[in-house]
Amino acid sequence: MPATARSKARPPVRNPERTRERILAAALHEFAARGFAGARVDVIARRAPVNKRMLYHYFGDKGGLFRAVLRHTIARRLAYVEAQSPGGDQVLTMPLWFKQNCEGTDWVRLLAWESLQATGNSICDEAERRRVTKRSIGKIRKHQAARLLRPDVRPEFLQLAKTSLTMFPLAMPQITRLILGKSVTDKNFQRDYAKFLEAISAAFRP
Amino acid sequence: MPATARSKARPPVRNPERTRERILAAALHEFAARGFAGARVDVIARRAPVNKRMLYHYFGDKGGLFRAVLRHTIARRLAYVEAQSPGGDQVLTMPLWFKQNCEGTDWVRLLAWESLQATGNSICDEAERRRVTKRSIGKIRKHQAARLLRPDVRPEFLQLAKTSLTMFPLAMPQITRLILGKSVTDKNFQRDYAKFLEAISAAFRP
DNA sequence: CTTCATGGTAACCGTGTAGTTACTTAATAG
DNA sequence: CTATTAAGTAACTACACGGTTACCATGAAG
Repeated sequence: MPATARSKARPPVRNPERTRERILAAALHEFAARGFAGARVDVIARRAPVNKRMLYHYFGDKGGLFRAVLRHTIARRLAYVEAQSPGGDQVLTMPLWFKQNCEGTDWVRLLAWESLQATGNSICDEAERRRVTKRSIGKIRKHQAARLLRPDVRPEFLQLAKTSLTMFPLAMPQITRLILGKSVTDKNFQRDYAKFLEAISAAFRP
Repeated sequence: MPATARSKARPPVRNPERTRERILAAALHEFAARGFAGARVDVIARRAPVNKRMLYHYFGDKGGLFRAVLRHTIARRLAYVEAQSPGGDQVLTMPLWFKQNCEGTDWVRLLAWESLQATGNSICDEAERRRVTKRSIGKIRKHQAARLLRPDVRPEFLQLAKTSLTMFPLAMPQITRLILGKSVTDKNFQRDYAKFLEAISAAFRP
């Protein structure tokens, strides 16, 4: 009966999928915390916990792992975004975006590291990301046509402003703390800032 | 007469001040481009150009150099900010702030790296920076009292929003490019975005 | 049972990089 | 002139860290 026990109750000793996931999760944590150059492969492996060799087995090298983490996280995020109520007003929901970013700080920080460290002009998964961005901007344009948003400014700038206001405080916690005296992890801050975003949304209405 | 020639026309062979400045300038460039972990001490030394040993002579170690660069740049920036017309309206001048940030991209990027990499809660030169921040917030409060700014939101949040909108696009050029399709160094973008900031300043008025 | 591809481990290695050593040369004071 | 201190150089080192070698284990296929 050991065979059945092994195959059913106890998860198999070999489990590639789980190992991959573990590595990705640990790597996301480390890269989000320290960036690519600051991250240590050994730390990721120890955190997984998984033998370092496996990391190279699955992802080639440190850069490959970083790209995989980026892709993985981006894919999850894009799916999440696309799943949102398609009719839901976009820019009017800055508080919502902000709250979502609060829950996925790793995502915000990873993006920030990527943007800062990016040399030249190559972005990971650029085509797909641009597609989703364009869709988002398209929605804004529709809202402008429907007079839900002020039509006298370019929708791209609205998108950029939305992104700035909902990401910056979380991406740069030290600067935020310097201004507010509070930590960005403080639930009071998160609630109050969301309310503030709600209040100044008026700027985007006609 | 060689003595007079040396002391007047030709700068002395030994020149500590110049060397220090050179190192700081080179280090600012490298740290702004690659962050602390990504920066290479040898690259800084070669760029100065100065013998690597001098770098340790003046600044102790890599961390000391980074802090010195930060302090130096912050000091210059704070002096610049304080020198600004004290009566000039603060928040209404988002376009101005943005343009100034456009000229000092290194400053913005350095700040971004610092904020991202900061572990825990220690900020370099925290006291002085907080002082200046408080002053800036105080100005906003005054403007609120004078009904130049809407008084129903906390001035700290206005400061944070101003900072987000004027720094984020420059600190994260890749994200900006993804949204706009243009490089942040594009003069057209800089002009148009400044106009946009002008337009949405209305959000902050009563 | 054997084979073979894949999942997994421990110990190791080469190199890039922060930091030093040992020394020379210039300025300055007594 | 001499002593002393600070500025400057080239060569070196220790070691952290990314990446590898050599090996074992598991399970599915024949």
